[in-house]
Amino acid sequence: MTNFEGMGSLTEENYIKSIYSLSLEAGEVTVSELAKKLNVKLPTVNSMIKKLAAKKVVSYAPYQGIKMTEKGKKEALSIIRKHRLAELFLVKVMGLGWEEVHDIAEQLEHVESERFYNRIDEMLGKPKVDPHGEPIPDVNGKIHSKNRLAVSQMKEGTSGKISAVSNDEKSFLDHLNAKGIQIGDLITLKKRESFDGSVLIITKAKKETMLTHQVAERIWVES
Amino acid sequence: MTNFEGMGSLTEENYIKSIYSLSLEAGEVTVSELAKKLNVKLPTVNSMIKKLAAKKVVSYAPYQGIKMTEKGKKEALSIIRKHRLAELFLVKVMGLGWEEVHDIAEQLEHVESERFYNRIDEMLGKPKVDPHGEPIPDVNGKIHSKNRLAVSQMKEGTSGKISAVSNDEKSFLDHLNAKGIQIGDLITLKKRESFDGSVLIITKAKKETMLTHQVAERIWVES
DNA sequence: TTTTAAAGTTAGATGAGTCTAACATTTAAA
DNA sequence: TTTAAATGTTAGACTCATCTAACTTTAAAA
Repeated sequence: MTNFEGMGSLTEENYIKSIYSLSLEAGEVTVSELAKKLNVKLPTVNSMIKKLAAKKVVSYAPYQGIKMTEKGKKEALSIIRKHRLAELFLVKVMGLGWEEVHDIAEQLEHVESERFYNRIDEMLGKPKVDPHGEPIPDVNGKIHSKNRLAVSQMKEGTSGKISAVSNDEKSFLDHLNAKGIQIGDLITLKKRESFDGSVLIITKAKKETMLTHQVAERIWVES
Repeated sequence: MTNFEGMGSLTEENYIKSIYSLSLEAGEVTVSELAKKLNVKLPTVNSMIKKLAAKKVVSYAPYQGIKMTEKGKKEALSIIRKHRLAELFLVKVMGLGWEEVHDIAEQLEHVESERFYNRIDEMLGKPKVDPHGEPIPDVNGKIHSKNRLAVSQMKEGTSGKISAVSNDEKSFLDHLNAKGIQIGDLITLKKRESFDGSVLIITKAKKETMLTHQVAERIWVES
């Protein structure tokens, strides 16, 4: 089965998505970061990067980092749009839980059909955020993102409404479900432990819960 | 009926689906029929058949035809179930036309998620037929199919209610749409031309329309 | 029944995406 | 500032799904 013009293979799409998300953290992406994220070896990434560079999706020079081009960003945002629309659709229309939609969306994001995604977009009322509070790029790849602050960065004694979590894997969301944490909840930061960065928060249900740094930096409040 | 363990690649799934549908016509499938259907050359089919035979999905001996095993049939029915559920979902829930769902379903049928398909099945009320009137296999691969008669086989002067069309490609369905033919319509066969097998029918809208043999043998009435 | 056409098979090549082993460069430590 | 560790690259091999070219078997025609 052939792929459409312009768009790459499934594998290429996965590289593009990963490069994009890593580049949000650091700007430049290294070959080893990418290899780790995609669960392949360094030479595999190396050869694929050359191919993507030839296609002008990334810019790259040996031993220098990998940088996305505008073309690459557009493709990445198109895939992310599809992924997030799919997740919201699975939750809102199909009644699945926010913790179980990631793996399905990971497959649906590769479906090639304007019609399919436009209908989803319409049915959901051209939504701005996915079930995890992450912004959904519009058809032109534009993201309307709000200012936000990681729980790990909140000042002691302050409160905030949870607006997003930046990880949609089941294990992470099961963890949040177990602690009764959801998008929209008002939480208060009671204490931060300086030696390990863990935080003690007071949840909506007035319960105290400890979050490790890795968890707290992936939960965001409006700011 | 599992999707995960022994399930093959996307390519294998497409072979299995094609072998199954060809075998419904003839029982035994030839290498060249399959090559034509999948749009690949003979040696490509030859080598893939060996692989599928090794996996006990088909039985095969050189120069003899290809025959599906029970295991192969089960896999085929699982894929067909997903394809038809997807088509009905796209029409009923997402409001797409019956002529535009095939290509999307062709992609969705490869989604691996029991959860996804069970929800679709539930939302649709465990449906028995897809938008083209074709039966949807249940989770165990069982098909509840009604007796039916091809329009090409109807006796002159008899009437029947259209129960299915056995081709879901856009070009074919656009053709039927243009003639105003839909599932559930009552039609009457006025005349059959013996030299080319074409038929003249009277549609629901009381209009006379000519159908070629190729079209008439793909439209079915209840019997 | 012999010959020819059609269908099927084998052998070997290709491109995509992956790997391991060996080598090169950059960065961090001693 | 030299050396060791980490990171990146090249070369060559493997699997999957495909191809073309050449050969074999079966079926159809003369």
